[in-house]
Amino acid sequence: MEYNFREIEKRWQQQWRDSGAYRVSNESDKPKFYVLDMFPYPSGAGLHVGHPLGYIASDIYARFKRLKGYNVLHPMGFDSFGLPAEQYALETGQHPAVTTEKNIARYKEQLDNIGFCYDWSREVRTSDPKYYKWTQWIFLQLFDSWYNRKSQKAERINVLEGIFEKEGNVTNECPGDRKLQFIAEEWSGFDNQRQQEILMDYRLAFSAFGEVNWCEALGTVLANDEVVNGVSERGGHPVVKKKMRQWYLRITEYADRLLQGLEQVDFSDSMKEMQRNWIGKSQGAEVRFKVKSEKGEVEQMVVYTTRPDTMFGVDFMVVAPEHEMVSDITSFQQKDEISKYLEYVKSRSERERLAEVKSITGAFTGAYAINPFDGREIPIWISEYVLAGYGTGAIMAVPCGDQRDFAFAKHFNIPITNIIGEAFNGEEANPTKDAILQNSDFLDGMVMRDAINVVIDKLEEMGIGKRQVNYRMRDAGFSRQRYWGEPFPIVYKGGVAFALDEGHLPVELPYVDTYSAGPEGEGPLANLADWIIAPGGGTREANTMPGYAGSSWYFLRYMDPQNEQAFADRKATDYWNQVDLYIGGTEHAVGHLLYSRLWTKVLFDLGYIGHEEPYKKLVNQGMIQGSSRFVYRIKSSNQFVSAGLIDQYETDKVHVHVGLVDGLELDIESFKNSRPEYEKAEFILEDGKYVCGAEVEKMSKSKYNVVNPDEIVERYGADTFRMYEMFLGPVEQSKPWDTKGIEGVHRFLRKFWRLFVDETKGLIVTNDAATPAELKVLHRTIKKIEEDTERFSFNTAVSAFMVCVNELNDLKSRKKEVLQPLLILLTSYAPHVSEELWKLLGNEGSVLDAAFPKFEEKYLVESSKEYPVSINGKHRTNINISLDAAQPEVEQIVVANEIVQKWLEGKAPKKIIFVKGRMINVVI
RNA sequence: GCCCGGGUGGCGGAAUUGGUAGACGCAGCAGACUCAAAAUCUGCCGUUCGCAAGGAUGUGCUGGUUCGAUUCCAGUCCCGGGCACCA
Repeated sequence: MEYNFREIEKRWQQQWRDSGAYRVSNESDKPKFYVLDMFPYPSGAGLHVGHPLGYIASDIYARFKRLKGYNVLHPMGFDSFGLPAEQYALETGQHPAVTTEKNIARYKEQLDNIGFCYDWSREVRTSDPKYYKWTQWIFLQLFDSWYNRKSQKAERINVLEGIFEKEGNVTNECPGDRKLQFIAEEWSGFDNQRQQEILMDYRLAFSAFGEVNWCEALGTVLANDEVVNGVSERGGHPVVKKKMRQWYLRITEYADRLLQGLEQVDFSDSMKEMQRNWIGKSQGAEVRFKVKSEKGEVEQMVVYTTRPDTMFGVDFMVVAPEHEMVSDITSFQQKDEISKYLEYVKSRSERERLAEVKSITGAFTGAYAINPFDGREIPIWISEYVLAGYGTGAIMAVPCGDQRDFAFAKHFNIPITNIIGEAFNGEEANPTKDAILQNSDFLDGMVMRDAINVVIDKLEEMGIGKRQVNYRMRDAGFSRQRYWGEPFPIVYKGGVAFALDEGHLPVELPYVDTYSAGPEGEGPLANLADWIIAPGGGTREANTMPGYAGSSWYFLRYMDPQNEQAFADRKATDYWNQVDLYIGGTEHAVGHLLYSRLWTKVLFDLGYIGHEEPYKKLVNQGMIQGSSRFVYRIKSSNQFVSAGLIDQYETDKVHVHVGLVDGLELDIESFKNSRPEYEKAEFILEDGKYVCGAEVEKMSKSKYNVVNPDEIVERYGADTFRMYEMFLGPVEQSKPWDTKGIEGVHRFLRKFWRLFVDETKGLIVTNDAATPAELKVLHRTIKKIEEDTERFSFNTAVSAFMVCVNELNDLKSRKKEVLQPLLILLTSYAPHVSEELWKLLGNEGSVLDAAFPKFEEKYLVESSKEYPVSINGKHRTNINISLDAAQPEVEQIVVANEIVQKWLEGKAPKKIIFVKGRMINVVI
């Protein structure tokens, strides 16, 4: 009986499906454990060998927890709305619903092939109306809420209306318009439209006319994180600013809580750091300066600074070119220069502005700000290095402390005031906070760090400034001018957006057969005349929600996926609670993770769920890179020369499909048949072989280095594939794929099989009692597998299995007492072969529900140790000494040792260092 | 430029608390079995000197701390990732 993995794996996969072995119940006496994978977007290309890395890791962990007695939720689903399907529809005319369905079927087939323990009865698809009904419903909760800064949480909008009726907005600053102020009487006096406009400026989901990243080529608006260096992340198309009516999520109100929440979760430091950077919290002050200008129309300007301690070092002001005060303060003399500069700024695309960060440009307005402390007149400039959207759009420039300000001052010959004495060398700015202030009036002699608060206190006392926290993060754009996404449950009447009644959900995505943009650049839905008019009157929102809408809450739906009364029953969300382990790639570091953390916090604030951080622990899997192969064609010929000989010729390096190469050796016949132009190719060989070049690159179709898991599973089996992916290295790390290396793991499984089964004799396991040596091997392995699995060190766990099997082979061990527990250990890594052998051993029930073996220290206790002995720190020999031996006894034994004697050359050792159970070092 | 990771054999990687560097596997070399091949098994396998015994050297580089450093500290170079006029 040989190890027929193909037959075994197919049979057990079928059996597990039929018996519902992976069904999970929401009712259980066992402790719960929730293991989640970032669900995939089902692309047309299917899975390559890099995709399942994280899925295998989470699957092993989920199975491990099940063996350890947990009720484990381990679901899978599909992020099935999104751009690529629509792009594909544009190109081929096939409806996204059709291609998506097809792709999902393919994905599921590929996933099942690898033997994952997903409870498919809980599958979710974001494009399913039964699912997106609740995406729309949550959107309505966001729409119906505002963030109460005093209670630090989301509250219903009608609470806010109540407050307005009593006291206006005097104690609740408007996040959408900071200048807006009204009292109760004024509120009652506003007409409904005005009231709705004001409420919109508070809502957590709100619409506004905003500058958005418009990508003409993709015909859509992109989120900030989808724009890289001024071009679209996908496709690299140019992106420009465009004013459009958009939906946004007021994530900025949650900036602080999103920041604080990071303290409670177990994410990698780099992941947390990325989120912190994205949020970009800074503390400082807003300072109002009096303005002296010809027209006298502007009395004050407001700047934001993190360094109020440098108030006496301010040599000029810079205002963003877009700032509204620019035209009001520009002097007659400077008018031409300013308008020339504004024209220049306008002519530059976002892309250029980002690309040329080094060049210094700007223009003087002719106006001055007055330093409130010493009355100095400070020239006001405009320059594109100050951004309209951050802080107040105006800065106070301190050239001795800020490098950009310094460069600007040098470039325009603005005199520089030094307030930090020797700390400033005149060559470059010094941003220190530790220097002693000079030339700073009442701050002289103070350390800058300490002066910050002194100045803010003074500003507040004088009534010309205040402490201010700023965030780099912007509110999240939530509209896409696209078809294949969730429709908004919103109807406009008289220009006012109204939420649809819950009873009207879901707003189903209507069928279309063309995908071109609407008349005003809105989504294709705008073209559906009979859909766009809502039944009760009014116009529907024609845009759709972005990709992250559905993925912001899917982990909750898995808990109760068929519920038609709620997104999930509170009992279910309370039972499953947080995701205990979330595995996925780093590419979602800021986008998805931040948005889903936001949604969770809002649902928590509104009382729908009992926890406010969705993911307790996050593990980021690394990428599996492709290992590309190259052939070398002699220039302008059809001759190919083996890699070792290319120095002798002028060659072009050409990618060759990895499937045509065994290790490095090219399969010449297959190569010739692969393409017509290679049919007549000639080869210059070395040692009778054609050796290819190799390089590690990203796995991609264009590089001909994509390896399909189906092929690997067909050749070696799912168990081998799973273990090999883990064996490659630490999950978090990126590493190249090497098909050749898989044979080692495959050999291991065959060896493992042969511990139990002989090809001719069949099962050869005995019921004899195990020897101490065998038990030692077993328990060392139990300990190692348990510890390594628990800390996600799957590669070393696979090694431990190999070591164990090698040792049992040496011991010729065939005993059930040893082999059966070992089988259970292997179950989470190689479930199929484990189940097969489990049954062969005559066990009832499935190995999936076996109990994880208990490690017992007593089998590992040793009485002596082969101590490594070093002379002056260099390892020279080993001496076997009893573990009971104490220092004096050990010293005696060591000094008497022949090899130690030789190194001592008759001298007495200066010192003998003895670490019990570890090592001995003789110092001469 | 700033912020995170990371540099260990031909390759993927191991060394969990400062204590035998290179576990495990791939590739390679030698051999056994076989008519042959596959499969399987055995041995060798960082570099270097040496017939060997045994030395020397070795975890990017330069120093430091220590009886002892891949591990800790300082500096430096390289690679990967993220952010980038954020006041």
